[in-house]
Amino acid sequence: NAKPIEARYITRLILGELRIGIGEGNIRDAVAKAFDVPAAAVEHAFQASNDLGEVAVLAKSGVGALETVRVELFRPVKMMLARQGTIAAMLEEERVLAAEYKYDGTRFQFHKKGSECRIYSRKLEEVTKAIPDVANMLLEATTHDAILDGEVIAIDEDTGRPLPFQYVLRRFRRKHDVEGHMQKIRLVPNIFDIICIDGRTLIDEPFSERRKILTESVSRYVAPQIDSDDIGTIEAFYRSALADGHEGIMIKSRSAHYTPGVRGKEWVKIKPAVDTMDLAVIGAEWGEGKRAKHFGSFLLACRDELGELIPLSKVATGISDDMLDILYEMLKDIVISESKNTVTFEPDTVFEVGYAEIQKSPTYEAGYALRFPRFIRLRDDKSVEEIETLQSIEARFAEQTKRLQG
DNA sequence: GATGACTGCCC
DNA sequence: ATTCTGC
DNA sequence: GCAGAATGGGCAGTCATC
Repeated sequence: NAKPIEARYITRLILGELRIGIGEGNIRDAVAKAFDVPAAAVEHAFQASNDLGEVAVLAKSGVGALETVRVELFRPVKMMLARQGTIAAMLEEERVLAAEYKYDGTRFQFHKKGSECRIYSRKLEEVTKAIPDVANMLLEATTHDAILDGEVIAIDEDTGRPLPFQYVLRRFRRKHDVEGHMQKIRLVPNIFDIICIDGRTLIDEPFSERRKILTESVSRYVAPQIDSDDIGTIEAFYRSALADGHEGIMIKSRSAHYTPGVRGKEWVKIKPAVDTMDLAVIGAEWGEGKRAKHFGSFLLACRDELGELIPLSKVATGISDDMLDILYEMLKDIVISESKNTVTFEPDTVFEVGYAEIQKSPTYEAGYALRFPRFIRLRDDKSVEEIETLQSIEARFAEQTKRLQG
């Protein structure tokens, strides 16, 4: 009996995507207003407890109650996040910076109390059983009760160098045959922060202080770090990170508190500029939401020795609304075939596409796929005869492997 | 029991 | 993850 | 500057179906 607009929200309610503009931020502000306490106090209590319901109850008793909230073991807090940025801009903000490797693995939060421990993923799911080897390594790394923050990577047994991210994925959330994969893929934790030690909450300590506590209380797997006020030194550190097969570096404010769930300017990631290649647009999928009535993503192909077009990746991000419109008008008339969600085009269009890395792909015919593909621009000046070839992609992959594997 | 579509989560 | 957009 | 909304590859897990 529901009217269309009602049906819409009933459906969203069931799907868990209400999208009515009331997210955590608004609830937090509402709690602050309802009980006449500062929003910052509510925010801080929420960051430490990760429980808005509990925060609301405490807020009712006033600011004093909110200030009693502590980070607790086995109640994970959200991870502090980083933004993209530059070393130069960061150095204008702060004279001395901390720099660490940026590991291409999976973030974790380790909680330990005595001989009991748990490991949580970025979404705060417990993954202890999937990576018991890592749990043991971390247990042995400190005698303290603590909450540690870090990144697990897979490493090559022989060379000790990092393996591609895909290897970590094969282990991180595994439930079956954990033992078997433990032998095949060696994981190593890298710890770069400490959130709690022996009952003491550290989120309001400056990073320099947390780092000091970390190095004093954890004996193994602590991520290397340098402090520097010199751009040349930090750039050299960045080059050494890449030379060692890492993704780049993180640069961090030494005075910053640990702010759970916040993607602030205190942590900045530095990665290589994107590479680019020209590929043919051979198909698309219909979009959803604000991309309804448009193509939402585009299937891309390279050429093989015979000139055949071989699917390699899709691309969807990096396209402005205007360009999305232009592309629709351009491509809608050269649709060759159409099935449920997809269309194929006469291959006549070339995109320049940016990417972070070439990956081995089990899904694409090319045997490779692009990691983090993004639309750069339409190459109306190029024909499909001039696009990237499978051979040149293999060459790029070999070059990349040489760089990563030394 | 094998295969494939789909989901959720890692980046 | 990246990117764009409206506020 | 921020939050929200589009979307990428790829992995394990789940469930329906052959």
